[in-house]
Amino acid sequence: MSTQSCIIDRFEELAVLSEGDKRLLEGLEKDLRQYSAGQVLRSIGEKNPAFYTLRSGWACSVRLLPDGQRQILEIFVDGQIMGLAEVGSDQALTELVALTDIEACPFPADSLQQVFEESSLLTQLLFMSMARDQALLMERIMNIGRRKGVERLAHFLLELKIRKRCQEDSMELPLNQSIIGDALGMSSVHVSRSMSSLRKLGLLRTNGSHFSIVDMDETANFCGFCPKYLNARSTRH
Amino acid sequence: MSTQSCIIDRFEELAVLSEGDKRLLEGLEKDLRQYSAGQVLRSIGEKNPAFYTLRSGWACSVRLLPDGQRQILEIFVDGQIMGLAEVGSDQALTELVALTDIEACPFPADSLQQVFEESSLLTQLLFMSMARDQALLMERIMNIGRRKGVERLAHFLLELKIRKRCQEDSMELPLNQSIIGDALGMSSVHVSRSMSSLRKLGLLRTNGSHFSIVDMDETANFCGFCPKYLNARSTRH
DNA sequence: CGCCATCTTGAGGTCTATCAATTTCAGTGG
DNA sequence: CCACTGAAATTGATAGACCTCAAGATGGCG
Repeated sequence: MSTQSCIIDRFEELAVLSEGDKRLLEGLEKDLRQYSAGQVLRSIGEKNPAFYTLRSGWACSVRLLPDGQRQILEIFVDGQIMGLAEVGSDQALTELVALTDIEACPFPADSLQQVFEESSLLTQLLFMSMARDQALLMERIMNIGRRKGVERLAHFLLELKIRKRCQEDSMELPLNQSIIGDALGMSSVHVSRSMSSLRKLGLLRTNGSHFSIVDMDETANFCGFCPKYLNARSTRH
Repeated sequence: MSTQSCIIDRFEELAVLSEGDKRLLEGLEKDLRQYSAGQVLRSIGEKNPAFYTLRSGWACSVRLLPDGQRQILEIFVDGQIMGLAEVGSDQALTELVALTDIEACPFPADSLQQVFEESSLLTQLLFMSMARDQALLMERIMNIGRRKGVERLAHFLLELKIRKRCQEDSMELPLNQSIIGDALGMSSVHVSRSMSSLRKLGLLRTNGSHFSIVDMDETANFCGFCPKYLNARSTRH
């Protein structure tokens, strides 16, 4: 059975928490809130930005360009910490948006300071969380900078499947092609075409908002996917 | 006058360090080493990776694709901490390479643990350093994902000029066009063409390995550059 | 049934990669 | 002083990847 707190669950996979550590985390993470799809949790420029844990649903961090284009920087799934990197800065650089209805829990910015002072173990775990976020960003740079559309998309889907720890064949993807395009630096039209390419190649099957990857190894090979950067505890739970 | 330690210099711009903090840092950062251009400081897969401070010269973190293409993930200039995010993980995900002759100082991985335990101020500063790295990565994703070659290049040059705190008109750029291409996700040929486009537009002047941006504001406007993410202490020292 | 968002498909154009040839330029040695 | 060398930069031509616009198809939902 899981606790009330998704961050404790997540951290307990990585280390043994003392009762004091758990109390500290629980004290911080008690303000659970509901946000509906499309809602903005935190705007660009917000002063003294908080960070959030995401207990259920999907969210993302976004930036807008002057000409109206969007770039999605991170996709968040349940169990992740959102906006941790921006806590230290005086204002938020990205917008946090709910992509589905979500449950999330805001942490006031200065609670981080408290953790630093009271628990070096939790500090280390937060560091690791941030390091993983950074590894995801780097992998995305690889993806956008050096792979073509079809490969990019395949890589994206594989990453999400592993990050969601999805064991079943079929997985729900509650993101429309326009959002996928904004995440991968391509147009929604090209996402559509890349989808059908993958289908024609026999690597992908789709059904409404569900997809399944026919052969994980073959697809990983096709797009150069290597899960090491995800630091996954293992694919088979 | 500056101290022996570039990391102390850097941190002292952000906060007032106690004598204990300084001693702690000095104790860690005493193993200054020389590396020559092209040398690999740390390879992919290296176990229990260290991190480094860069006192002089240019370096980068790189990844190679199976087909031989390269993607440069980060460009480092003097004063930066390199590889901080990978300290927690069991193996290094990127290669650290000297782009010029450099002076750098390796920190053993477990020294981080010591900092966490002994100084919450230093912990916070390390967090901020990592957060800034992350902001750079996000801006690069914007750049690669949503801007075209000419704009990407202009943005890249502006960023470097500010990160180097260059006050003069002309700045040295010890990176060839092939490396710039690997950083921006484009071919070296296209870098060359983008360079001449910028020259023809009257935004850029080049002279050997030196460049100068004719009108910073106009160029910033041209490529959508906004220095906020650099968290610069100010452009005019 | 109609409405709306999303997805698909086609056509034409722009951006960028690749290949190859040429030029530039800083060394280097005669 | 000049020729030679090799790395880097430039330039042209061609092909491929991707975008944009626009029209149609699909599918959930009141």
